[in-house]
Amino acid sequence: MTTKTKKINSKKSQLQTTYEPKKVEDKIYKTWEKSGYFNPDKLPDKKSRKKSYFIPMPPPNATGILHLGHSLMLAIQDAQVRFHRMRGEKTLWIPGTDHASIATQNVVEKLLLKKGVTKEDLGRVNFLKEVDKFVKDSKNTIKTQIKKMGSSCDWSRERYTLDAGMTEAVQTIFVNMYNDGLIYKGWRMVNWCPRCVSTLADDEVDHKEIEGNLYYIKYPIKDGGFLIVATTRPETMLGDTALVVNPKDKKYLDFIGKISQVPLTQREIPVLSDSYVEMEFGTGVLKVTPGHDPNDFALGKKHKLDVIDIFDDMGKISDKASEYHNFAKYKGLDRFEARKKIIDDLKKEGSLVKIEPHKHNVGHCYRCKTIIEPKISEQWFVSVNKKIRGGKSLKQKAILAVKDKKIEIIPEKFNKTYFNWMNNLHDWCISRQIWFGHRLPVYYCGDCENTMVQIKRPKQCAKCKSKKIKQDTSTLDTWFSSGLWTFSTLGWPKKTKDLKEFHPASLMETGYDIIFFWVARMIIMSEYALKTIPFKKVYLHGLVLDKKGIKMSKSIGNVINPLKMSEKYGADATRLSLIIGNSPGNNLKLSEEKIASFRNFSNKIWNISRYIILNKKDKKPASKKLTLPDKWILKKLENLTKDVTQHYEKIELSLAGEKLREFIWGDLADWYLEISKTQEKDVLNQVLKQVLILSHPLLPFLTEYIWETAEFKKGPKKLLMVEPWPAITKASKNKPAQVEKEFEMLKSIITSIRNVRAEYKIEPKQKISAVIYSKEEKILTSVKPAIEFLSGLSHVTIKKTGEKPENSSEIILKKASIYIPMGDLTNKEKEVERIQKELKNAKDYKLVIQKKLENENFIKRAPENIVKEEQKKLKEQNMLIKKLEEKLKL
RNA sequence: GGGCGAUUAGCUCAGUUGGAUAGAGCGCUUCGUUGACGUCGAAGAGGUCAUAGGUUCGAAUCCUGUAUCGCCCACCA
Repeated sequence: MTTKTKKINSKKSQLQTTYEPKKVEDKIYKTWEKSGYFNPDKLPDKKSRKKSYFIPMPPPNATGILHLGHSLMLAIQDAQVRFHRMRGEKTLWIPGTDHASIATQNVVEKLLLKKGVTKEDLGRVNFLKEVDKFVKDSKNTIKTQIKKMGSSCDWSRERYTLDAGMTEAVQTIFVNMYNDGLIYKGWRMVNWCPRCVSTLADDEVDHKEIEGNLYYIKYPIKDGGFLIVATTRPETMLGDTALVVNPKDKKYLDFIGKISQVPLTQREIPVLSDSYVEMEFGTGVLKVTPGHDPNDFALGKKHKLDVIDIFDDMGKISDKASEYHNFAKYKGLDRFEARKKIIDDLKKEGSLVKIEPHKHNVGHCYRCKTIIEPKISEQWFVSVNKKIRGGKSLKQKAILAVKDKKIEIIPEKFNKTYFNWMNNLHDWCISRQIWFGHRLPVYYCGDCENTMVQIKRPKQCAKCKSKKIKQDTSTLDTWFSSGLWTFSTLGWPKKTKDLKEFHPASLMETGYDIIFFWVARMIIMSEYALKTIPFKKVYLHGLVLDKKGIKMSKSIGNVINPLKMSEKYGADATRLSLIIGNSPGNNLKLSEEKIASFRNFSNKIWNISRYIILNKKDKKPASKKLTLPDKWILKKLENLTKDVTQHYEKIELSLAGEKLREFIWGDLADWYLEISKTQEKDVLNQVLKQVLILSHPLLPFLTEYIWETAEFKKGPKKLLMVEPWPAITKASKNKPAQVEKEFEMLKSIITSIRNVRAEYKIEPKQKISAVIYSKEEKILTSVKPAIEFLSGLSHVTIKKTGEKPENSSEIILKKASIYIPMGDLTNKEKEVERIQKELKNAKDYKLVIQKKLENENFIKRAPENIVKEEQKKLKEQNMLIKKLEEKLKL
């Protein structure tokens, strides 16, 4: 063994043949963190970083474990952040968590219930302590998970929607909006969740079709006769305050103005007329329950009807109403128990005419799936229609931001969705009866009931000087605080340096499912607070589904855990599997096999690098001495750089990833690296270096690890994550195209020889020889060893022209004829069959071209260059056919 | 009820402003222990681009209708 091989072998023992992400990822992440480069203030070459780039990370809910949707978001954002950082921009990515009031409170409530404790047992203060404890834990879990994915976010700026700064921001904007008359308190019909015991915003209600019944109930009329009413919710009859018919409905003309009695309670209600009533639906008679239906509420208002609230906050028949309105026997019953009981009683009384099955849409709480109860309640609202600065409402400002293209939504199709929703936007109910969240900065005087809206708790009533001050018990909708995320994370309401430097954000990347909840709210809030857009671009990703396209859920058992996948296949492979084959706004079907296939890819990159590192011998050729393959791979690399850069710019990460894979696996590994084995010198090192840079945004761990192993750079700024992005060169177009053509010829020679080998089942071990006649003799001779090596030839003879060797298989290419002496293997029949197949192919293709050229209009109207190209193709095809036919004659 | 989108190989998807015989990955078939890699390599099979029309010299790509699927929004009791 020579000294040289010994040296290689010792190095080799350090370089495993398989890449083991588990062993390197945590270490690499720590190196990054230690460098401080996640923080834009600590980036190298600070002075030259003029442009700033900012992404506020959508804060995951503080409820715990991250899922693949989060991994997807992290992968996309990290790729963007790394790309912009390497491009020399002052790049900031702020991480954080959202307190997610209802969601988190529900989770903690459930946990406590397992121990048999209710939140009421604990009381508000102690319950909140429990929540805080829970949140602290899950925040840490989240942080660890974000790091595991390789996210290069600035932890020194980490935020939480309930931290002191955020709270200040929330209170400030609340007070300002109140003073501007944009926030008001009022009695409205709201969506009430009896399980959460709280209001919900309109968009927090999921409408689902359920199989219900239509109950036909007889309402007696005082002067005799009766009306039959159809309803899906018989229990609400306890709160009926009128019957209404359509004035055009001849059947009921005589009843208008009469008095009816509500069955079971005998309460008297009028029979009115209103064109709102559909004559075709049910019996054409509508019972009006203004307390428990938004339409009935509107109708009730119009006809000045009483409102009877029959339920308490938990959705049970209320004590007060039941006694006052004569239905005490239902007191305390739950909504659905009451329904059963009432149906029974109606049957007994003979008032129930019939029951028909009926499908209808019912609102459900988006958090706990409980059926929503419309309810009249005094709540706080943000007015979206009140005109403010510039005579425009918040709604109008938010619409204009997108209409005027100040904000670009990717993919574009969501523009329509956005406008559609915005145009139909009603005032936003922002108060919740949840304990966990931002308390409203609203105080009441215990004596004179004066309302004071201010950040600090008043010491005494501003009016009557009373010291009995109570704070409003409601908390704010979670989205109210997350709506401020783009600027509250930067220190607003303080006029910070960060705010000046980074707002509006460069990109908001989030799921399309929260475009209304969040994206729209951020636009509204930023337009109000900062008079500007919150971000320049919105990129909306889709949902991550299982292999079959079904949503992942614990109950189905089809959940893929991103951490387990990263553990098993590497964070880089997991990231790639989420990015490649995915496009904005579309859902992604993911399987473990897909992740595994990208593990294979990272291993391939590792082994390519391993080979290059172990064979690194300072053997870069002088630029004048570049071989055809050298020039070709460099040209390919140049194209790749241009394409990939553009794809990153346009956030077309899937395309960037595919281009990289194509180059690395196809061009580099399968062709150039193999050919380099036949060359004294090569450009492998230089190509690898640039490939690592280009791939870093997508595969940060692996590329950084190889960068370090290959010792591409030494010194303090040696990390790949801050390596400058390569410039896109403007090379002349003609010459490189020539290089590509020549290399394509080389490839087709090699491929066709391999082809013949496969057809004749020539063992790879068995070396054969070949003769090539080509006008390109010179260039082919220059790559002779490559041809021999890659097609398994013992020897190849290359000449301009010559005799056809005896007993040989013949391959006719456009620019070369190849003869492989077959000796014993000669098989005339097979040879004829093969050539005939080729001939048929060639003729079919010729026909296609001919058809085009025979079309007069094509010649007349198609652009000249296209016509010329077709003519050239026809010529080539004719020659090929001629050669093949000649061969058949022999 | 209104709106949006999809339909390309067995599966998952690419396919820029219309321009070669429509591509990739996975899967499948055959072959292979070449000193980077079997988490690999070579060769191959596989598609009337949902459907019917239209525009065009030329359509997977643009327009219209139809079918199927999906999503979002919506106050018919």
